[in-house]
Amino acid sequence: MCGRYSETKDINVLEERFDLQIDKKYKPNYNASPGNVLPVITNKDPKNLTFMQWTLLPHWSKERKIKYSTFNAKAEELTEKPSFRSLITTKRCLVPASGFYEWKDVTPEETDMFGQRLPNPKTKKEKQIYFINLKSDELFAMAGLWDEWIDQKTGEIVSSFTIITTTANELVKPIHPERMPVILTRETEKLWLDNSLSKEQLLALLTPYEAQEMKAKPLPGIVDFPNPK
DNA sequence: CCAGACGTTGTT
DNA sequence: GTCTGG
DNA sequence: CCAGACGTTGTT
DNA sequence: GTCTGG
Repeated sequence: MCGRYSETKDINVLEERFDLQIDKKYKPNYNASPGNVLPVITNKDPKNLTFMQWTLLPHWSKERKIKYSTFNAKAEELTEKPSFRSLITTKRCLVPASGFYEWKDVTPEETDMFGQRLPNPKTKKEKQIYFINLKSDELFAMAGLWDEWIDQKTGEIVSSFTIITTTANELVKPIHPERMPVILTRETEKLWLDNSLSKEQLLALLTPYEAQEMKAKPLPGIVDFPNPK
């Protein structure tokens, strides 16, 4: 899945990579989390960064808060889910990232008084965090959907987005066996924002990224990933 | 008809 | 255990 | 995704 | 908003 990512490149690198004019203040973020307001590039305004809350709030929601998990959307089920199905044709976005994080469950070694490894360790589960990105260390775009919710009392508009997931590729599987974010290539990211494509053409873009173009690195902790200068 | 759900991941 | 906030 | 909270009454 | 279950 994708529940934490980073965007640690300088504003100039981001502008050049995605051909943007950035007027709003933008800060690199090594710890982008669900609920945060983060920059995306929408099909509606592809030359600018748009800041939205990560966790999709459907336009028909009665409450300002959603009670179930919508920070990811399964690519295979997009067209069926009430929260997402209307968005594929009208509200797509790119989520710029320098990498994403996955936590691998680690069963700690436990030995008995003779130094023999116990088959069923009773110690608590531990997790090892990994930073996953492109071998080139370049920025990339994850595929997303967005929506707008209007507060009926105040008229305030809350914009939000979700990151689409697909099956884990060979690089991610050992860390996190099931899911990973959809990462687009420089070619398919243009198509994802293209309003002339059919729904079928768009859905065909949502495939796992080439594993050989990616790398993973264990980190001592999420805050230990170096910030840009 | 109305009421209620609407989601993802990984698991004991 | 389960929900909320970030 | 993880980390942290998870409660009440009456008051210094 | 729109579908499902009762």
